[in-house]
Amino acid sequence: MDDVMRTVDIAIVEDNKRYLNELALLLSNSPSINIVGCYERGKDAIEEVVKTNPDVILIDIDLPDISGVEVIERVSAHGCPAEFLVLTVYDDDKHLFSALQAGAVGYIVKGSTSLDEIESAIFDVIDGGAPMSRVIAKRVIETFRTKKTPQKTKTKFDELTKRELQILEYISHGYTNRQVAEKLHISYETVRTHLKNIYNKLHVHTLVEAIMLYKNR
Amino acid sequence: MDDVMRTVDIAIVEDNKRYLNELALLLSNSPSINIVGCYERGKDAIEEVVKTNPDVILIDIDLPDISGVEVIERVSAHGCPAEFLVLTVYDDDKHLFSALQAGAVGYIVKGSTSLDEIESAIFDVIDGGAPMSRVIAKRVIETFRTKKTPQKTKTKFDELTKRELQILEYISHGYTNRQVAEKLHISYETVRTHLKNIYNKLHVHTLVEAIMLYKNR
DNA sequence: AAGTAAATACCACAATTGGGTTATTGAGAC
DNA sequence: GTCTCAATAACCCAATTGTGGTATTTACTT
Repeated sequence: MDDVMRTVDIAIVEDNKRYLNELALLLSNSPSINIVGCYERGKDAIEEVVKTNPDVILIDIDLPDISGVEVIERVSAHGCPAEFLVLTVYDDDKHLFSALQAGAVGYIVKGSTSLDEIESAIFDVIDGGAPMSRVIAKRVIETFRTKKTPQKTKTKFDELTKRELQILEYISHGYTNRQVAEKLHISYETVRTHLKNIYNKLHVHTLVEAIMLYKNR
Repeated sequence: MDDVMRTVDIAIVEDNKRYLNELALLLSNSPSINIVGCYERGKDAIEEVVKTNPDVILIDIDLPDISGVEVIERVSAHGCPAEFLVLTVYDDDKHLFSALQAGAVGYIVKGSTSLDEIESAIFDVIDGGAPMSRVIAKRVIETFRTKKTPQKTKTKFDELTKRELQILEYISHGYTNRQVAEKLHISYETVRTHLKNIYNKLHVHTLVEAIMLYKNR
């Protein structure tokens, strides 16, 4: 119809120089793809990518300096409207879900995806799709069904006692330690004792950390 | 390699007799598909399908007697290990997500999917995939990311400046005020100033309250 | 009966956070 | 050329939180 002349501006963030060149070479051969930026480090990308304003950003999730997830978050936070397509060697739930939650729309496992498929994934993205393999899609909905906890592995929350969980629950509703004490009819110092034990079990040092873990458990 | 003789047992639950016949006809033509049951009503399916023990169940989500969602739930509850592939005319989030949550692995919109595609979707399922269109996949991960709060109504967060949101973002990752200052290369006191302004705008008095609002915004 | 885990409570001190106030700079708006 | 606002920064003081202890009671295990 009308997409004969449509071009897509893309940026690539990939620390492996060889792979980066390979990708850039292939994609630049496509008449409808316009590479507006290549970055080997996440930090560079965060600073530069907003200026070039690409439509799609191909990003390696395992960058040497900052995690790709953080790059996605920060670039999005910068108000960049680009869609993120994650390239990765990690075919595990942990990376998958943190990428999706950060805002990636697609997840491509390096080894098992041809360069051609990457190209078509880019077009998928601008067409409003979410390119990922069927198998990955399955994992996504699986988590969807079972609701919370994307990982079935270790959950430190098993170690927490009923009382400790209860206190986290109140804290997460915005109550201060003193207010929790009042609500539970125990002393302020007891609440603090529970909190100390919680911190030790979760390996955190502040309320906010504990709460964030709790809410994503 | 070895799938020459593999056959898939499937059941179909579909109230539209015409469509049911059409489907059954097509699928029975495939040498590797074996239709073990057809049901026009959800109630029948619940009672019968466990006995025939299909690998995949094609199910219309909008049945006249019981909702397809309920059928999925009850058949699964009966210990039937089948995978569910939802057929539907409803291309909206409400039906999509309730189907996924009930346990469907695939979601196929009737109008926009050919019978051939349905056949390959079935093979997708037994290969461990989750067949759905790219566009539907996009909607799934979209919800994934934003989690709760489907309404975008009133949000006090509009009042927050870019910097303020950025600070909340860091805080929500567990950084202390001092660490945020360092990350952003601004002074500790500036971070605190921003936080005070945030508190005023959000009408809260503690970090945890602010973060909880932020995370559910 | 002894041992253990959970819940309770208090003390003390350091660090961080909450709240008020003031002030400078630069970018856009009018 | 003001005016406003976002972003920056500092100071003070009170309150809360973070960290290290120690200690008692109850309930469940062995």
